[in-house]
Amino acid sequence: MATIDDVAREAGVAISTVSYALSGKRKVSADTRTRIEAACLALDYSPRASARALAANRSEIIAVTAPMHPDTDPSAHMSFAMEVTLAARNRDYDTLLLVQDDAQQGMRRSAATGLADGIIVLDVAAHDERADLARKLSCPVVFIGVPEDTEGIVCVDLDFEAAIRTSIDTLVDAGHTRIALVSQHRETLERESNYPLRVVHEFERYAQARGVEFAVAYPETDDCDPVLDDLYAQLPGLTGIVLSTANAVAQSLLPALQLRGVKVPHDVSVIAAGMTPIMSRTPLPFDSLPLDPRLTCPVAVDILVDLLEGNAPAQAVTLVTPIYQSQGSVAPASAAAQLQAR
Amino acid sequence: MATIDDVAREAGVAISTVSYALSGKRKVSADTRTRIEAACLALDYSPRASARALAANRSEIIAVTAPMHPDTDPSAHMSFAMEVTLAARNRDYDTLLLVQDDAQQGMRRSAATGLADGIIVLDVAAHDERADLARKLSCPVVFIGVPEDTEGIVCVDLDFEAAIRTSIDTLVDAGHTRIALVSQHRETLERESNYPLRVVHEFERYAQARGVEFAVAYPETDDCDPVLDDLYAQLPGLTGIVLSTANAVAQSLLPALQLRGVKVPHDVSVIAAGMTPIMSRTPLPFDSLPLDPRLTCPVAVDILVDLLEGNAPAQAVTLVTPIYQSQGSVAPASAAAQLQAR
DNA sequence: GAGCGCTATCGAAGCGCTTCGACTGCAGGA
DNA sequence: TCCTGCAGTCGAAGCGCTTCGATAGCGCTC
Repeated sequence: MATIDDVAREAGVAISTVSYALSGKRKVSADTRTRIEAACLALDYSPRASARALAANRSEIIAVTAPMHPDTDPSAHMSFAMEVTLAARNRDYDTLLLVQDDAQQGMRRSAATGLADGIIVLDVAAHDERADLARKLSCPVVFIGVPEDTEGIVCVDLDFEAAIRTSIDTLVDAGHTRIALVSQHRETLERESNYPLRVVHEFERYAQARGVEFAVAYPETDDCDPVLDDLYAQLPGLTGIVLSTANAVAQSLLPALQLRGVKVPHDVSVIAAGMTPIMSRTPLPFDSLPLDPRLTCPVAVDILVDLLEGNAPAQAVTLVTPIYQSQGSVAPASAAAQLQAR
Repeated sequence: MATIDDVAREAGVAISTVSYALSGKRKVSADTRTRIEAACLALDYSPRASARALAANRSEIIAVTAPMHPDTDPSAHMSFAMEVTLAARNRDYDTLLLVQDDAQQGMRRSAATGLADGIIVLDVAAHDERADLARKLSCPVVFIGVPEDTEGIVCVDLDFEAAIRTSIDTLVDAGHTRIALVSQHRETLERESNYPLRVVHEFERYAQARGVEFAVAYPETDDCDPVLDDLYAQLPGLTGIVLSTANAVAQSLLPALQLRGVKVPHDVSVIAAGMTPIMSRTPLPFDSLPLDPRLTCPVAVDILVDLLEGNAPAQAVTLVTPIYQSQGSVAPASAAAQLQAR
């Protein structure tokens, strides 16, 4: 357990010089730096986190609140926590995991005791209590997900509306003129962060703008079968499906289509927009614009770290543009289908 | 940001008195304590974690190394990390998440800088590099899982052998005399912590000891179908199956049995021994003796905290007895089946 | 009533770092 | 030659807590 004193003595310099050499906050001559580095190596020195934190008034730790609800998908949850941790390490921060039922208490505690310099909030709901708390807290907080009221809050999310537009564009450009959306469950529309609602609105608006016929279905269960009944009734001859729904629902789409003898992409083209892939399963065999934690988490961490370093965030809500992942589930509208559509 | 000085002034006592009142390490008169508590409340005081850590030389943080391999099940992973975190909070510790590829570096760093007081190691492999590292590290390390060489290492795991014995006992007591084990994939036997091998050995030993006929199958793929072919060939008329295999394999058992017209529990009784339930799926419909993180994690954390508080651990390897969860997949051996077994 | 042992409290010395202002040489300009 | 400025270094004052030893005040005993 060498201390900075030991290093200073070994290198024959003052403590402060060692500190400056290591932090780079003041210039140190090349010669001195070399001696200090050698001393550090010789003594196997590593600065005590607590001493550093006390003196500098920053812990270099980011807290991550990831409370589990009954309907949280643990695997998606884990990937978000992981990606935040990875991104944080890239910026020389560690991450503290707050998973308690009482996430609020964890946030308060880490802020009040200075345990963490900043907080990342995962799994944001529309009316998230943590939003109110964040406004009161003295330390910077960044949300991954957008609550209803974004006043005084910094958040990052996928640009779901862009995902919807790109999906429609892709289908329309492939010649599809009758396009359906499989939405989230109705109850999810209310409880979750407000994106599912925005998705539906944008779908309706943009489908209209592009001049295609459209329909929207709200699954009641995890089974796609009644959903397809509904959609085919609303929009006979549909050839394009946009999925923006629960993974379980999406999972059941292929079997339900098979039942009807409908083939992807031959008879219908499918795109999943703004869905989070489940790592433990074989990925959905559809083109997608996924809500990928690898997209949003690093952005959120960067914003948080910038805040910690005193830079004001560019904007309150940062939307990350989704990336199109091709899986061959989109094909040009067949003449037959187009015929049928008349 | 009130400090202990503020509290001392407000309460009209010395700083040290405040400290003792809050920590309880020395006696403080009831009257004084009341005044101090009032002052804390009035000033909304919470001690700075860094100052406390520096002075007391403990951070009250436990690091959790949970590196992801390609074949790690993220949801199981998450539940372990969560349970560790929950258990840690019960003991007034927070948890730092180490998920990097280079888990070793994370362990070194948190030990060397005093970031963490102790380390919990998850997802332990048979020849885990982290075992060697743990022996060198100055801070206590507890493994959840048992590596090949347990010399100088403290670990906690499910008592897989007990799970196997209980499974066999349960089946035998229900009258079954021909019992099969579906093991892990052969390759897993080598790579994973050594429990899958121990499971097979104990199965063979104890089945023999209980005087029943038995067979063991090693799946090649995630499909149970060839496994059943193999087992029925080895052991015609089998009426009991013990599962101690990958979740995907277990998932495929029911369909494979259905193909053969075999019903559970009517024709065959099934017990899953030492498997971790996947939270995101509908649980396996079998009686089980699960490797439940809620069992092992709190034990591991308790041992670690005891170590931190200077108590030597009772033993190097602590095995937690699994708890039998009934799902109605075990029934008395039917006369028909017994007949067939002759 | 002097001496004793207790109890409750105080004061001060760290813990190991960061950071500010001050200082020392030395080069270059006047 | 003197002064200025700058690069590089040093010393010391914290950061906010814990903890050790010392002390004051008290009721006892002999």
